[in-house]
Amino acid sequence: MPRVDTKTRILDVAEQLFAEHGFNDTSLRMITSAAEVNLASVNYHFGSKKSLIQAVLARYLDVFMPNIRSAMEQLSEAGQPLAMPEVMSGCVAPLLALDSSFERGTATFMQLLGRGYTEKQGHLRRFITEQYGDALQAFMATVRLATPGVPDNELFWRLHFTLGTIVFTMASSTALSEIAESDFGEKNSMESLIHRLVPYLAAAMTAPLPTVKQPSQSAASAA
Amino acid sequence: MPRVDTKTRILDVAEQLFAEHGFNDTSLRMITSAAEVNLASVNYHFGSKKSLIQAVLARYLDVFMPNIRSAMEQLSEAGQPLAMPEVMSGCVAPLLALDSSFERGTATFMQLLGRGYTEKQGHLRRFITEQYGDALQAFMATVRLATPGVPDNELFWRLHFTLGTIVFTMASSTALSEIAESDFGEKNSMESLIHRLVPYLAAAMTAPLPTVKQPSQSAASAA
DNA sequence: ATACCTTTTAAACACCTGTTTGATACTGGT
DNA sequence: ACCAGTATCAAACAGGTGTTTAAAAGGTAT
Repeated sequence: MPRVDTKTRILDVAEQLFAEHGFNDTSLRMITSAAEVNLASVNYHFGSKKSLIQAVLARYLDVFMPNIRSAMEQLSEAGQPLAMPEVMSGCVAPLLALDSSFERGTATFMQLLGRGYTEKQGHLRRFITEQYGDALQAFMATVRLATPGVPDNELFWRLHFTLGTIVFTMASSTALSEIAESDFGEKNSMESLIHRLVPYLAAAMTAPLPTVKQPSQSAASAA
Repeated sequence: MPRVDTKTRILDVAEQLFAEHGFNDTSLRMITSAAEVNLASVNYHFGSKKSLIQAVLARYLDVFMPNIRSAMEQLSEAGQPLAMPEVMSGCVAPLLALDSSFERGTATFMQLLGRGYTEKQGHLRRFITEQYGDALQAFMATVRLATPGVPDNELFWRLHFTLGTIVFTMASSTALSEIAESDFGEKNSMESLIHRLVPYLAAAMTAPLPTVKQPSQSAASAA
């Protein structure tokens, strides 16, 4: 008789393996054998592997998304001129708060997010935007306030650049931390990594606009 | 009778499919059927799928790496104070030069690099560092010159942040370009994307240092 | 034409994947 | 004690993977 629910047993093991190896490279047999449950129990309790992936992320998103939404709305409603570092700090707090709800919560969640973004998981993006769209919009609106003078299309790209940085860093954070530890003898927590990321990204988001290489001027003059 | 070598036929089709779907999600059967060659010919000509992946990248790296090496060494030997945007421009030129050697060369190469980095392909990283280590070191040395005041460990992380941004952006560039086109009506070439990236990353690399949140145990020497 | 080496081919190999089946055990309510 | 309803289990399923085999074909120089 297992000490806890088979269902949460599967979730606990799955989230750990997903974070470490990615979704595609974690087979159901890896999960069930590590969790010491029957292979069929995954399909019984969750229906499919896709649904299991969503369930693993939902445990975190249900905590994280409402938090970040209220944080963003609070920043927006303050009305005063908003700086990018403030917005990022507003994101960091809900992120680190996950550690009080889950063991190794922040690290695991960020790695899972990274996996979801780098691996082609169309259903995941749909699931997140449908389920937590309001929080995402609140975030985007706040960023918009903190980046005046940056055109919408430029902001679009910078947001994705930023997302790429975060997600990629988190997905490979364990490997990079090991290298950093052996090269510089520094032990990197997820928290210290985040604090390293904030000024880097804040500077990037508010960087001077690129010298316009748009086809508008060159195309007209040539012909 | 095929118009060209079966070997280069496989390479041409493989690089296209690898760039689009990633290495793991492109099966040998997808490649051979698209190239209209026999399944076994991949293993006959390349030995294994791993070697095929390496061969696909080697075609580009053999052109790109010497170029970027000489560009970096030229920048370093100039001796004068070096700014980060100059270094990045020095990288952009060899990148865009690929379009004269290959059809859609820049885009394909960057996407392949992205795939290699996001997907867990240990053999690829080994292959690149072993085969083109000299060019990589030249690059790192030049970056080091352009970022005075940034400690080694901080620079390590910023380089990986930057690499993550590039690689992630390129890997998902087609999808993002489509969104940008439908949302803003702008057509994005790989070149315009690169020029958008340069000021963003240059600002990030030279951002003010984070307020030290280092753990207490970090009594290591400030080299 | 013979011999020899290279290339192509269809088929099978062994293994892994997510999912389904049907039988068995357990559980709580009447 | 009986009988749902729930949960677990071993086994098989259908399909996909990279790789290997052994035979056939092609090309070339003697």
